Amino acid sequence: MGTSSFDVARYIASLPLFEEMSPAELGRIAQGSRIRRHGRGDILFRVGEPCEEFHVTVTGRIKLFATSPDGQEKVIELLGPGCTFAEALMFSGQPYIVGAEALTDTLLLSIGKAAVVGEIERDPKFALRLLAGISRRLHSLVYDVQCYTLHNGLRRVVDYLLRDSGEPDIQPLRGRGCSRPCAHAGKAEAVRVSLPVSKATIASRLSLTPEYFSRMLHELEDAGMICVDKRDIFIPDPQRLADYPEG
Amino acid sequence: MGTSSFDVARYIASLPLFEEMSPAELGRIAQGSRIRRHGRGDILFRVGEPCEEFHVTVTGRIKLFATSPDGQEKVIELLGPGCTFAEALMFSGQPYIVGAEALTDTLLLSIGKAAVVGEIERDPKFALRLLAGISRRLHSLVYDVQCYTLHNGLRRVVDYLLRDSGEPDIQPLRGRGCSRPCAHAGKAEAVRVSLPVSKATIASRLSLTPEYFSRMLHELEDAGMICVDKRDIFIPDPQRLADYPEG
DNA sequence: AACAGCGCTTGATGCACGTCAATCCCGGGT
DNA sequence: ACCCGGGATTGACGTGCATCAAGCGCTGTT
Repeated sequence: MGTSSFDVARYIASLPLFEEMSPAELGRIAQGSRIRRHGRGDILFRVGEPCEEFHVTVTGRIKLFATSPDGQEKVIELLGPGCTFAEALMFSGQPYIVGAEALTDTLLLSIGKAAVVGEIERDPKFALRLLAGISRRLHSLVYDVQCYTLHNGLRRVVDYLLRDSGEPDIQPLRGRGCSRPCAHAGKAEAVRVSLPVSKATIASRLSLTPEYFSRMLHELEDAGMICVDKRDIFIPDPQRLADYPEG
Repeated sequence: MGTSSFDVARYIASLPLFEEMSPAELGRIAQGSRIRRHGRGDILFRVGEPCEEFHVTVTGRIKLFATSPDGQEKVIELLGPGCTFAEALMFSGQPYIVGAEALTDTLLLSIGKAAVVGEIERDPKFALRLLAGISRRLHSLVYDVQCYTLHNGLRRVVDYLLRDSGEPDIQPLRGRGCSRPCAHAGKAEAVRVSLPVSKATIASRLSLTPEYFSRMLHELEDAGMICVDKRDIFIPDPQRLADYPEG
């Protein structure tokens, strides 16, 4: 649909997924995409709806969430600028299995299945990049399962502060082979991280209640491991935090 | 390495992933693969080892597991005959993030990365089938996360009996669009399922202790929802079980 | 037949975490 | 300045599940 106010081809050229693509290829992808604006609280899609495209968060924050039969909600993933999602859904041909909601005002780019499939047939390297991207996604989910099942609440909070802090899932991974684990651990220098969304949302992402999350932050603060000021958290010694409560 | 006792090309032709492939293509894949025999308890690979191939369980049962720093273990996935695994690892170029152990004597086929990448460049349809396969994997992981985080232990057991029962992850999915959910739910007829591995292993897969898993089975039996005889479980009314404890 | 060993069960007890409810804090609209 | 509402904190209490420790019943071994 090529939109007027936003140069899609130029934007996607900056994403790792589309790197090395020729202007002609980028143009075809842009043709098969559409861009939309959403306000905070808007539902981008619901579970059960068919999925014929995947999405890129251009600006804003988005949460993917599941809802249990009795109505309670669990955040599966938090997404920030540059993040892509639902690629996997598109390829498996199933309807959405999670819902998506804009946590802030959001600019969303959606790329149609036909354009992607067409490009795969033209360029095997593109297929490999897609495979690599989805594979990383799968890894981080495996990592999440490990955290949920064999770390307790306090450790999950510590891990979050050390790994997922700053921008959520910021897409341009700095180095392959080190997909996610421990952006800050091992560093001797102090860091300041800023929670990208409300504490209740992060608590849900970590499978904790807001109350318990609050208590864990407080415990870390009492122990002198962190300083909390609203959404800003100061970590004087990441290594010591990583070793808590042993160190 | 084409082995004498086993016709690799013929075997993989029966897997959905390689369907519609020409004999020449199958031959090239078979060239790039190797087959091994493992005894019960053998470690197939450990976390941290580099991954240059993906695997197919020809016969036997395998578990993928994570180990926490303090030594306790959690089963991530159970695999039976026909299941493929570690495709994603191979593509993301990272070392193994889980370990694998044979739960029974096992015949394992491992297909090298080079052969797969070569075939992707030749046949875009193959790339699409790979993408679809990995995507289904990702979905079932999302499903797992949902179970762990918003169902309690009893419900996870019920879900397992209704969905994952019988062969674990039996690969030839009968119909797309219905990847996993509820193989038996909705059926009026009684079913008999047989646990593919020890109860302790299944308990770990469900993130429960063997003790608690045992108690949950006992509770379901007391309620008349199931009959347990060693590893055989009889479910007179799957629908009623699905609604437990409301029905 | 006796024994060993493993998979599984059963009971008693404890803790991590959730629930419920009250308060507090802070930014925004009129 | 006022009130308002949503996010966050705090405390008292309850519970789902783990832990620890015996026991039990197989199957295989000598």
